[in-house]
Amino acid sequence: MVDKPAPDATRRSEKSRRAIYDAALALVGEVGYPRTTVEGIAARAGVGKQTIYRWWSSKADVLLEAFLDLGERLAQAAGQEPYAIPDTGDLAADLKAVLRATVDELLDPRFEVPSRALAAEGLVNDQVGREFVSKLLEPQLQLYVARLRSAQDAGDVRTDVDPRVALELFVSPLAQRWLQRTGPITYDYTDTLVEYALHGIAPR
Amino acid sequence: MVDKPAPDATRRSEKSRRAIYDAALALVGEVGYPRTTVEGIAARAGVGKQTIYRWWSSKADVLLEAFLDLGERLAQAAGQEPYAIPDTGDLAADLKAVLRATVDELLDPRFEVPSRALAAEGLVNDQVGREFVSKLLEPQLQLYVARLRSAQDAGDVRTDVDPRVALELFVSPLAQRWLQRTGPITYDYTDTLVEYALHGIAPR
Amino acid sequence: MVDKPAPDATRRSEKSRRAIYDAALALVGEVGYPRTTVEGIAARAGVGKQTIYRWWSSKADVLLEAFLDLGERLAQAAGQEPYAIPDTGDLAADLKAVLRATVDELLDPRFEVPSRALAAEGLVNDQVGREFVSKLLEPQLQLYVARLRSAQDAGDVRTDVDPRVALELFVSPLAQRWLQRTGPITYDYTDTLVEYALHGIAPR
Amino acid sequence: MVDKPAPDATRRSEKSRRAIYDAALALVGEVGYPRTTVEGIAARAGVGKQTIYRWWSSKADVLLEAFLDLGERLAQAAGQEPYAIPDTGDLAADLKAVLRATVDELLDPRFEVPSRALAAEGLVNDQVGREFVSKLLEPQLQLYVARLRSAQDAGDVRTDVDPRVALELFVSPLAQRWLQRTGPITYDYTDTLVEYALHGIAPR
DNA sequence: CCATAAACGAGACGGTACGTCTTGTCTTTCT
DNA sequence: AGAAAGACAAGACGTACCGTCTCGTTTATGG
Repeated sequence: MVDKPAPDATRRSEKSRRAIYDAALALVGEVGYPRTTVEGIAARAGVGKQTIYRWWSSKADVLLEAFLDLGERLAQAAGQEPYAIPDTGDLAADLKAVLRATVDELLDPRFEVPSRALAAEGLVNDQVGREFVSKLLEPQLQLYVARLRSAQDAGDVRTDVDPRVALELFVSPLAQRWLQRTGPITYDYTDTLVEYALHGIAPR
Repeated sequence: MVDKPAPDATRRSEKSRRAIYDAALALVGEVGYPRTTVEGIAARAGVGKQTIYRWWSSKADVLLEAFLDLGERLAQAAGQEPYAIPDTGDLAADLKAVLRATVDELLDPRFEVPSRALAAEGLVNDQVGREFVSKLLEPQLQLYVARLRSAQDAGDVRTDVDPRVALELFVSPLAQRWLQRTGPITYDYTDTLVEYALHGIAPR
Repeated sequence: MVDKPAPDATRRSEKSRRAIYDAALALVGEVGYPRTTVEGIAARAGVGKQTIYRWWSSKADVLLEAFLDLGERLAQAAGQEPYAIPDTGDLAADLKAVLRATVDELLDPRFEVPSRALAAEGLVNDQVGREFVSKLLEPQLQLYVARLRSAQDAGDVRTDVDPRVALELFVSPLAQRWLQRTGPITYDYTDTLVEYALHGIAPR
Repeated sequence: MVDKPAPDATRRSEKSRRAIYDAALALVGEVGYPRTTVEGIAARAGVGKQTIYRWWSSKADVLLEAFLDLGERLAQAAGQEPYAIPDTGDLAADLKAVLRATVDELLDPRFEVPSRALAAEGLVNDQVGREFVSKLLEPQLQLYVARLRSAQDAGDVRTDVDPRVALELFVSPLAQRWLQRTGPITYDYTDTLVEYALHGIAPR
């Protein structure tokens, strides 16, 4: 049993890559993830199927890269620091602002279908899941970690608090509502989350 | 175009239904959700494919019912109120106990594969998602709502707090870690979540 | 390693079989054998590919049966004994008549393309070759054997002659010219063959 | 629409040509004609695919030339006039000897697979067929024509006989048995053919 | 003696077809 | 009438080759 030799990445067609990304995102948006097929992506991109299988292992893999690429392009287009969390000194205000922006993004249909599709695939497909988390999710969460550390330095957050856990108090509820549609997603909701998380729900 | 007459449910074979549930759960456990096929379920259950399509609309639908049924059977076997939340008067202790039990369940491989599969399907398939949430998830969350209301009556939780939102502070982080594998799931972790949620992370 | 169970021939769709035969013969006639594909036959016949692979092992196999079926249908349509060799008592005249009819058939484009295709496939594919010879070719040659035996009884052919070999003297040259295009095929030519074969080419 | 400039044959790599011939013949012998691919030939010969397409139009074309070349090399190795027909004055003996040699060749596995493959391709592919006949078959048949002419001069064959037709009486039956496997190929058989052909089958 | 142009190896590309697999429907036969 | 069985139309899967098209790299004169 021999592995076939890895393809020569230096000779890869950039045009095809682009066309495949575009086709994949377009199809997922139009017909949904399950009805998006490798064959369909190839046809739409004007590309042979083998060109897809040469560089990606599955439909999910294509979509993951396409989505990462989309993120990068939008980031580049939008300016330099697209996902940084502001640090005005007012922790509650900063978190509310960022979560409101996240709400906007989650409700943007351009993102919704492909990212929900990827998240779903990631639940069931370990490899996709790991990559989704490590390339997309965790880097964003680390921004919250940084902001919370700064807040600890400023005395706004107890120093015995683990920022990696603390951030989940406001991020995970939003994530779950979005993923599993367990409730509406609004500015009010995220503002409330921040308040509850920062001050707790017990009387003081 | 006429709808075909609905099948007569009174003549339905209970034996087939059972066999289909069992086969579906067994297959999902053995080969995973994507490689579980309607054909495979029918063959394993010793049932014609049409018998499946007559009563269910899809593989996901079969699995959803099979899973609900499993839950009911286990509930019946275990006693009357398996998922009630204790009310000892110590809110923190009660929540920690329930969350520790939930951790055990989430890590039980008999549950893990099918429920993760259903959750994944629910992300992408609206109908399955709604049913998953309304039949499985929300009833459990309402137990937390009830316990938090009781805590409000006892003065352990501020009365201006919305219990339906508040419960997400400790439930959603656990859900997200489990669904998306964003971090380890331990008793320590859930204990910490309860503490942060109840008292907040800001210094007092 | 288990063989999959043989399909149940009693439940076979006669309509599909017909449609496949027709499509196969039509396509071979229109685009030639090499550009006739299983996919094309299925599409033209309005049939799933699996229905072809369920009952036949290859494109050649389909075409072989289609051709045999065509022969049977034409035979039935044409009357009872389509390919019998007349026995008027005049061996030379009888053979010339039959060979002239054969010339007509070989030059009929409806037969030419598929039978040449089958013959070609038979050269390279043992199974097809055996079946082509045993089901199509040899039965025809046996008619010549019978006629030559009758001629031996009548004293028109030496009794030490092997009819199975003797018939090749006039049949094989025609076959080779047709198969390999080594020369023109005309009534004159076949008449000449019969004369040479019957009387030899040495002076008497 | 411009034709691309014909490649410069003077700069052609003789080493590649040889390697391609060898690879083509070896592959046809090992896996059969249909499973021999241009890609396989190129890989085996250590040659780029384009080098094949630059000089030949198809797999059949490569194989035809490879086979012609093989013939030439064997001829050169074996002596000067390998395929001449002896002329001892005894026509029957001379023909029998040559046909026996042909039987040997036809049964030699080194020749069998590629020549059968070429013959098959020639049935279906006009261009290959013409070249196969004109370059390989007809030159051999002309040797028989010459020998029969000489026999006519000697009075051993009637002068009204067309040698080009007459030779088919013993050559074509052998050809058909070999091509279509319609019967065994033996010395006895070819001897009988010569006798029947020379003297006819009718009583004298 | 190098410049340069063609043939060369390698292999990525857009395609077509393969033979397999699964879906959801339809049909037959049995109970 | 429901069920077991399984054939059917449809169409995606992932693979194999096709013939074309770059890429550098020999190679082999010819200025």
